[in-house]
Amino acid sequence: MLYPPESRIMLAIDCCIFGFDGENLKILLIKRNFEPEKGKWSLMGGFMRTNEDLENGAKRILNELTGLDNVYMEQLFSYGNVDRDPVERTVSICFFALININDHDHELAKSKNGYWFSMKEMPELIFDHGEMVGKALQQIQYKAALHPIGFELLPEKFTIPQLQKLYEAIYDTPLDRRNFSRKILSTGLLKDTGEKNENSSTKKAILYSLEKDKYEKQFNAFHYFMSMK
Amino acid sequence: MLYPPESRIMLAIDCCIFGFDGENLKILLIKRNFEPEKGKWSLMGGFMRTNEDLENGAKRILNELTGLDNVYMEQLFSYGNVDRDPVERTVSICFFALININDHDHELAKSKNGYWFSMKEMPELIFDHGEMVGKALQQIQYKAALHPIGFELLPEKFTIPQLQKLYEAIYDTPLDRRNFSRKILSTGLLKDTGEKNENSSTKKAILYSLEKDKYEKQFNAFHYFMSMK
DNA sequence: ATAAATTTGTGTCAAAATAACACAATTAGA
DNA sequence: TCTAATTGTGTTATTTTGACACAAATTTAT
Repeated sequence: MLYPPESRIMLAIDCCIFGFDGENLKILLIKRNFEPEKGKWSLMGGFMRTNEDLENGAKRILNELTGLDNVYMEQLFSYGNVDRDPVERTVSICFFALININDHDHELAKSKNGYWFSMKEMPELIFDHGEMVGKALQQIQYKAALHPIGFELLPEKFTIPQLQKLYEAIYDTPLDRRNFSRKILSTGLLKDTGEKNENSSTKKAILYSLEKDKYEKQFNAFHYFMSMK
Repeated sequence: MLYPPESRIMLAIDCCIFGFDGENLKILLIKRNFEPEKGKWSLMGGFMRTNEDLENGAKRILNELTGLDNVYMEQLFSYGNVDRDPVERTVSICFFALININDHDHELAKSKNGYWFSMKEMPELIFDHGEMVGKALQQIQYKAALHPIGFELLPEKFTIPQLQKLYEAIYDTPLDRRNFSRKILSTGLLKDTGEKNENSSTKKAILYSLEKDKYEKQFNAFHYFMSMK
């Protein structure tokens, strides 16, 4: 038994891939060398296969561009306006991923025409991909205020000033060093590694790592990393 | 030009419809008199049509069961595990709706086998519909803590004690009357209508309505209706 | 008619969190 | 060794929260 055939349609997956270079929040876009909209900028995407779950499809597409596995990903929203794709009716399920920008396969990304853009220098994107990025950023702002997802964008070991710059980039707002430090440390999620940041030009900052146990246990607790005023 | 045909699949829309009866948060479910899973409980759903946007499909399906238009709806999440539907691979886009429980077409709902359940007495649901309801409730808890969506579940004019009972139902926790009142009034969203609640048994409570202007302007601001501890 | 019980509205106060701010320590380089 | 930049930590006033008490309104029981 099958359902009647009339409503079968194309299903795509698109992926907002975010990284952080120490100063700016960045997004990985591709310059399309294929139709439709060849030559324009878009998110990495692809069609969903009939034999894979949604998350697996998203992971596959992320891996095709970055070579990465085991990355923080979240399903964001589905886009299905009748005329969003000029070729034919296509519904796209959008995911976002947070990766350590130094950790992916640069050659692979380059071979697929992938380039990183600061959020503020993002070019115009095809279809409704611009809308997707906007919603993804909003979702990250929501989530990062309450849950420790920012760490996904940093190396294993990081300093508090690095973390602060990340939060300032996410919210596009300056934060008070002292209050930020107090707040982050009060979560109890950071472990002093005993090491210091060697490539700092002046005073070397303490390198912290995540307390994995607490991180996983407390992930769904609220943390108030930002005051959300 | 069309895309290659291999990945066209069935697209469904399912709808978590929430209401509030003054004491409990409730959900509208249907007892299926059609296959598959005839005789079991499920969310209201249907297949997406090729000529409608996702939101319109969701509105259509909500309207089929309740007769309502202009209702607060949000797209929640898409479900697409390969084997979630035993008939054939189907991806379902889940929406949730918040309605005034007294305001819908009871006859219509009854004719479709629709029944209201308290969240705590909810029967087992088909497929992954139970998961959908769980996620919808979580999303409402998140959103209602920061944005004024609770009002969507109440009549035009409502009292603060009514609103408090709603929040207590959403979070399944008792709240302090005095602190709740202070917090809600401090948002500036409530307008004293000058009327009082006639069907109260003892002291009559002030009936408030929403300040429409402020409501719309401030909707995307954070309000902290709950402290989220 | 009066008292008792229930519900509503508002006020107080101590504790906690936040925002604004200052100073000392470390390091590279002049 | 002096300067400039950056990091770590402490202080204080203000705001917000959480816990709690009392007075007013209204129905029901006596």
